[in-house]
Amino acid sequence: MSAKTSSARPASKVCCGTARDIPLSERDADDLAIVFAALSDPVRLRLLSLISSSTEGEVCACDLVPPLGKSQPTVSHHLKILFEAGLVAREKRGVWVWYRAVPKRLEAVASRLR
Amino acid sequence: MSAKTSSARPASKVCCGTARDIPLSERDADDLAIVFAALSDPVRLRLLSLISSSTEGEVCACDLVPPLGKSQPTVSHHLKILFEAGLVAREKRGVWVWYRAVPKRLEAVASRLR
DNA sequence: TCATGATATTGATAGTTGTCAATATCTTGT
DNA sequence: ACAAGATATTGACAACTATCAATATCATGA
Repeated sequence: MSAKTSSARPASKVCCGTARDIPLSERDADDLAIVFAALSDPVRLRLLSLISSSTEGEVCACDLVPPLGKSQPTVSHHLKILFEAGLVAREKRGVWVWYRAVPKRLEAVASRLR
Repeated sequence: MSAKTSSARPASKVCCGTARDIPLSERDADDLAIVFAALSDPVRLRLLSLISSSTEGEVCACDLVPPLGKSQPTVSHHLKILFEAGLVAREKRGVWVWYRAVPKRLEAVASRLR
């Protein structure tokens, strides 16, 4: 029960250190997980999509509430999470807050998936 | 309080329909969210990294438990989530189960981030 | 068949998260 | 200063999740 069968040889003691690179530090994993967690909610994905696909490149928060069918506080909460994950930027102009996507951030995340 | 200030004109009634494409259906958002949820845990990211970076292209589950510092049931649970999200494939050979990454799936997810 | 070891499942628990109603904060027009 | 409206915060609650110990399942060698 220690080594090879027909096809291969597992045995913890034998095949340790088969990884090519240092895989992913605990810290890096924690950081990455936060971004993916921000992307792991349907409402936030739709928010991000609405923002990214806007012709003007930015969207007023007031226009993000109606299409989602969620309360204003809920949308505000989700926007905050996207913001803190660096996925969107925001700018307050007068009473309104404008959100825009951060393509660089999205690109960086995508590249981590190979 | 309905329209433009210096910089722009929000007013829900005025600027509706500024989206370029149909943004992201509720169903698509749900599906995508599941994949990102699978990627939103540090342990799973490290698992995926360990599997992806292995020289042989596949890793025995028995070799995935020690480096993570988690119990065997916990690792098994995380592997199941990765599997169900389509991010890894598995093959049972004898007593052992071998895991390999699914690059196509990773690529597909990455492309959704533009 | 039996004992052994690898992996999966179950059950329980603590911590996290999405949601909304209520409320607070902040900005502008009057 | 005040009223109105946009956004954020708070508090509460239900649903979900990560984790482990215990246990079950399954394949192999003796």
